[in-house]
Amino acid sequence: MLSDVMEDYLKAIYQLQARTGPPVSTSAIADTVGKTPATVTSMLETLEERGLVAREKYKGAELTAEGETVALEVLRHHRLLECYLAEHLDYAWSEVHEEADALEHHISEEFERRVAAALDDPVVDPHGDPIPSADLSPLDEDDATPLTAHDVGSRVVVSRVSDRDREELEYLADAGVTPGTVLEIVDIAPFGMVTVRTEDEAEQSLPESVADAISVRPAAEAGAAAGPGEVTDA
Amino acid sequence: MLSDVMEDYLKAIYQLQARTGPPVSTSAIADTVGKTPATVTSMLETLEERGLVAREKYKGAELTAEGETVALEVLRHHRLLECYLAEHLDYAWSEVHEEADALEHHISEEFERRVAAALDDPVVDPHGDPIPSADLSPLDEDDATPLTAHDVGSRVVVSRVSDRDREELEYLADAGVTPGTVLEIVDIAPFGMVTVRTEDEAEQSLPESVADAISVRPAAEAGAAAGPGEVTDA
DNA sequence: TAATATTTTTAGAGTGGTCTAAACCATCTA
DNA sequence: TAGATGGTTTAGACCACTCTAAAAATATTA
Repeated sequence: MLSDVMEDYLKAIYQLQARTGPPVSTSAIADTVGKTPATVTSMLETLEERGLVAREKYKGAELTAEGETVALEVLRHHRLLECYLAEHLDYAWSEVHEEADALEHHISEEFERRVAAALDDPVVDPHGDPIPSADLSPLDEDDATPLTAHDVGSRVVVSRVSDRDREELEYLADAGVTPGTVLEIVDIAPFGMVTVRTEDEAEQSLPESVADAISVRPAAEAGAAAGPGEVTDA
Repeated sequence: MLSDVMEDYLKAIYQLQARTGPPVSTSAIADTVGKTPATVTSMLETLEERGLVAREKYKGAELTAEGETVALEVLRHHRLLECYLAEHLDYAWSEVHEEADALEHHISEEFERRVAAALDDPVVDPHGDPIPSADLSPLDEDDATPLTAHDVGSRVVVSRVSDRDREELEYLADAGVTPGTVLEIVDIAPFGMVTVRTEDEAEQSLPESVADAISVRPAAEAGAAAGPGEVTDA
């Protein structure tokens, strides 16, 4: 049996790996899970013994196939819970993350099935993140890029908004920036301050840290309204 | 912060206390939480240091007011979850207990509020057990008595069915014995085997262990159909 | 009431997860 | 290429929770 602590480490490694590719550094994991690097090193040893992680000393760690499956399961739980809370318990988009974090390790397979059924097997959560399928097959690559990587004048549609920070999320919810929103980049000022125009012509200036939480893809010419990962081409 | 392990001990003590009154023996707690008596002794020490339990060596333990409040909170979570699972996620009456046990320690105050609201602030769970109110004021005494304490020929209505054992629960659900069911005791055989007649004239023979899980109160003469704890008198 | 049986506690050890401080390795820069 | 710097691991300790085995207290019964 895997402890919820271990599940948290695996989830963290998965997400870091998804952003920057393997291997992931000890200190990056430490930051993500909120532990000291020394603690992470010792946990990586036990994860390695259990065959969930492969690692090379002083270099970094990487999930094994088995470790990835566990991470996907946790992620599926997390994102289904986020959906459920938003849809059926009236949570705001920006509130679901913490609750899902607490619950994700403690739901049964049965609960997972019933929640998925109640939601009609959703494929993305309220932040735009993809939900792993019930068979836990690997998620495919993400074609979205950080908002900050785009140029002034480009029109983009929001794919995902990172659920890492609660305040950022509320800020963006207020600003009307949610997955699916079309944005035009109006200005990029020093220190990364980004100004965008939303669909209703309102302009928002976002500090770099916040802008970085937004992943986008180019807006299709003829307003294609497909969900993330399902762009209608042809 | 209280660990979920501690919460389990407090819940166990509360429930034992409710059945037999304080003080509660070390071994009774050990049986309930599934640990050795030695382990319970040491946990009782730490619970005492934290002011949640009062105890006298070799005699037994008792919850303090603060300990009782914690237990009531856990119980409220548990029973609200049972209701929610049955009502909104289509769980069978006999399935909700284990899932609620896993989740009860991990839901936020916010979640508790929203679930209670979605259910319209229920006062009993699917097993007929009372749900502590949001202010966690003590539950009042329970006037129900074990089915096995009644005589042949008496007509009784089921108040509660203990949720301790999954198999018993399924057995009873099949037999149509749920809170609110009116039963007539047809026979009590050796070894405590009890035969009852349900409303639809079907007869069921229940082994003592199962019959013991059923709490009842006398059936009112003129078929009063009030919920448990709310008998309409006058 | 004395011997016996049962329950409870103590003693001591082990596991999992965490920390700090110190040693270690790798990489960057002069 | 030799330090200096910064991330990583080791060493050692600690806390929470658990166990088994043995000692102590209480309850039962002759």
